[in-house]
Amino acid sequence: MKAPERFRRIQDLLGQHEFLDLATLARDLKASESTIRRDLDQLAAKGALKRTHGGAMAVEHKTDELNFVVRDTRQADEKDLIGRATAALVENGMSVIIDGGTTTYHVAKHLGGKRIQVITNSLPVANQFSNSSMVETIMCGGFIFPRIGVLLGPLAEESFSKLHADVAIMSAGGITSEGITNSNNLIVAVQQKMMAAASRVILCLDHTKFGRHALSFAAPLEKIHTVITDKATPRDQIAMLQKQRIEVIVAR
Amino acid sequence: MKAPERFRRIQDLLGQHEFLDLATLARDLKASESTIRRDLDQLAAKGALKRTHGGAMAVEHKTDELNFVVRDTRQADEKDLIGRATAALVENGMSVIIDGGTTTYHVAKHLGGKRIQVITNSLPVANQFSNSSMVETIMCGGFIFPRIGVLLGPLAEESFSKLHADVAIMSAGGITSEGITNSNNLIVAVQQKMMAAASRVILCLDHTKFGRHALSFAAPLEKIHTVITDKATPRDQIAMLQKQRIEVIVAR
DNA sequence: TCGGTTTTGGAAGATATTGATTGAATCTGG
DNA sequence: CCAGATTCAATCAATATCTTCCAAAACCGA
Repeated sequence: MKAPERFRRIQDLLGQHEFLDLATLARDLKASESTIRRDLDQLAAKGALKRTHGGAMAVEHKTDELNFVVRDTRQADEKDLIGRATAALVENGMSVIIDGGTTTYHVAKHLGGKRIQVITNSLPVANQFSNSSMVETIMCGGFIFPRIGVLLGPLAEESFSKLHADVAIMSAGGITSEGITNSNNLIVAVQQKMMAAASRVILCLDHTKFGRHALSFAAPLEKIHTVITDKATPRDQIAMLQKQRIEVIVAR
Repeated sequence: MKAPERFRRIQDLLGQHEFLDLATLARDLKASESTIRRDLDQLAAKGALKRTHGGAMAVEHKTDELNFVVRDTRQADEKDLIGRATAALVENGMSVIIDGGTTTYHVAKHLGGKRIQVITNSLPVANQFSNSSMVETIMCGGFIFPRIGVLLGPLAEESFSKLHADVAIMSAGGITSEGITNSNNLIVAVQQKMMAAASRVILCLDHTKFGRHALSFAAPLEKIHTVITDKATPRDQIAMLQKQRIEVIVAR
């Protein structure tokens, strides 16, 4: 059996069973465990499934930055790891700009105990800190972009023009060697102001964003200082970033 | 059975039974108690359940951090009536400024179906509309005042200076014949801008606010066009307002 | 067919997970 | 409040899985 057929069979099986076992797959598809392992890694890199120890599991599709589910304890593992790793870079006394989007929201969840100043355009992030006495939170103005709960428009852009922060914690809909992109012109406009307002730009991306183009160009890679990603990210993509003198941290 | 599958099974079981027993889980999932213990600890760390001695229990969903506003039970029935009566004054196509505070939050809850533009400095109000396609919501900027979840400071005041609305729906900490007052200078400063930005000012007050003074003076009665209150409000207070040519609506 | 590339299977060492064991902490019925 | 029972956290050895590497096999274009 050839690789493309194995891929198809694996994905078919995932439709029936939520969890797949490596040993079982190797037997059913009459291939070695090494081969199946490689297959699963490739499919995981494409986002068709999620790797687990000793197998794979089905992935919920809407991995998009635009689809916001606050209470998602099931699939949120990688993003949570990215959130934790990113939060570790933030020290007491810093002022931090936090972008809207699901990945950056996970960063906010891990910033709870720190004594910092947060500047954001994201409602979910702001809610996260709304009761905290440790974190002083500033929101920009703007109109609410539904679903993600992010503030956009001239009021938002203007707010960030007036502020300065130590770091900006950003996300994106896609990243390639040409730069980062996002799905919406208004979002991109605010993101540009955010990055311009910060001394250091940290970009949080899960592996599904690599090699993807979204509609609007947000920034070239030169603007990015650090990228935090998960361990399913292809190596060549990481190498590409490092060649651009970007610090890459793989959350595990 | 691999770890992620156990996680899923445990969470599914939690949907059916409120409490789970360690020994039973170990038997049903065919894993040792050590393993199950570790699983439960991890799930508890993610917030998916709560650990108990000898097992685990389901965790109650807290939908919103701003419980002071959202889960407020003081005079909840009266506030709800006031909210309904106030919302009835708002017509499609209007632009509406909504103040922070528990009473005005009840107004927002009744504005759901209308095609309007909302301008607010309140996080709970903004959350209310953040998924609505009917209501276009604009937030001012500012820093978050904890607990109430309201945006204050120069950024907030500036935002309202630039906007105009048909009505402002306001609340207050106290009202007397001298005017309305509130507990905080920063809140009052924003409220003044809000009222200045609107053609008509509607004030929502439950009966406990009448005859009370709070720290900061917000506005004289001349600035108010309409007061919505509940039926427990003393007659003389209502008469006093009417004498100032203020329209008074008693919600019932 | 030939030479080069890709895919595959397997082995060795590194990592991660599991189950059992221990003394300590916690609970429960009197 | 105590004593016995249960449950816990910490640790360790055993097992399972992963990563990395290499050589053999399969594939492919000329």
